[in-house]
Amino acid sequence: MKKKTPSPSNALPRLGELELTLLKALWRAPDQSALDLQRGLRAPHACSLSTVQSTLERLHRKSLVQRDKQGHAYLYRARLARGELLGSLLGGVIRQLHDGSLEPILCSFVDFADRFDEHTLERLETLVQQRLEQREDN
Amino acid sequence: MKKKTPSPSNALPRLGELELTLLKALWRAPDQSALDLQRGLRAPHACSLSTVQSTLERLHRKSLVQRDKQGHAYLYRARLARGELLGSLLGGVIRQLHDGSLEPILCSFVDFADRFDEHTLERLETLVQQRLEQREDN
DNA sequence: TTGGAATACCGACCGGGGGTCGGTTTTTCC
DNA sequence: GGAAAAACCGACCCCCGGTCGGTATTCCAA
Repeated sequence: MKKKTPSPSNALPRLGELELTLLKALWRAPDQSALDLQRGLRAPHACSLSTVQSTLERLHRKSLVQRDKQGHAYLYRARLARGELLGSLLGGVIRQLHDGSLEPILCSFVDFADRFDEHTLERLETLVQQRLEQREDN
Repeated sequence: MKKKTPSPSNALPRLGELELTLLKALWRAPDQSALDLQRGLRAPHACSLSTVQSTLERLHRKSLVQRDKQGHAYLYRARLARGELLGSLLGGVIRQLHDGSLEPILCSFVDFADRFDEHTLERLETLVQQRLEQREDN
């Protein structure tokens, strides 16, 4: 019963299953055409070429893939490395729940790392240290 | 032109803006009624009591809030602490893009912390260290 | 040069989810 | 018992991801 534009605002791009699947395929092997990708889809994700194409079109609109025409077909590749996308998604989630202080977020993550397995926390420690040193160099 | 159930499968609960706003309000002060919450909404999120109620209903269906009737009104509170929800959302994102190794995830997070502001990385360092020491004590 | 295959492009539809209410029923409590 | 407060019901909107079929375009090879 209402329109009152609800949400232009903040949007972390929501990714569907097929979108993710295609991105993963492009990380595995860049510069694939729509047809390549469609052929590569297995059992649970199989769908028509058109579907793959429009999904790629959506990804392109969201600037998640780049494409260049090669002959008569587009070749696609991901614009962000897997880790970059991950970082941006994590950032999105964090920003959503952000409360002014980052403290709880850092705690949550340390917690997560500690719980994950025996070595993850040490690994995190190392990475943080490296980054701190690297900072001093500049 | 197609129905072919696409697969509900993996679902990390998607949260809308109002849902988030209400959750945050409940973290700030638990055991509020729908009316309390509606009254607490400020400028950009103001809406009718009905809207608040149905949003709470949705959150309840998703098991994100608990409620008990107190007199004639439900009192709501979040089922998960902020940090827990955060952890679960992070886990969801990570699982989606997970590739076998946690390494890129840790890197992404360190990256995120480093970029966020001048002090966050140091803060993270401190927390990791504390956690490591705390571990030795046990 | 032209025709057929490979592709892109266009528009349609479905289902689900978040948001938004108004109106009606139920509950409470005086 | 009756008024006020709250819950409940159902309707609607819009956006998005997924899904295609049909048509236009492009390209190469005969």
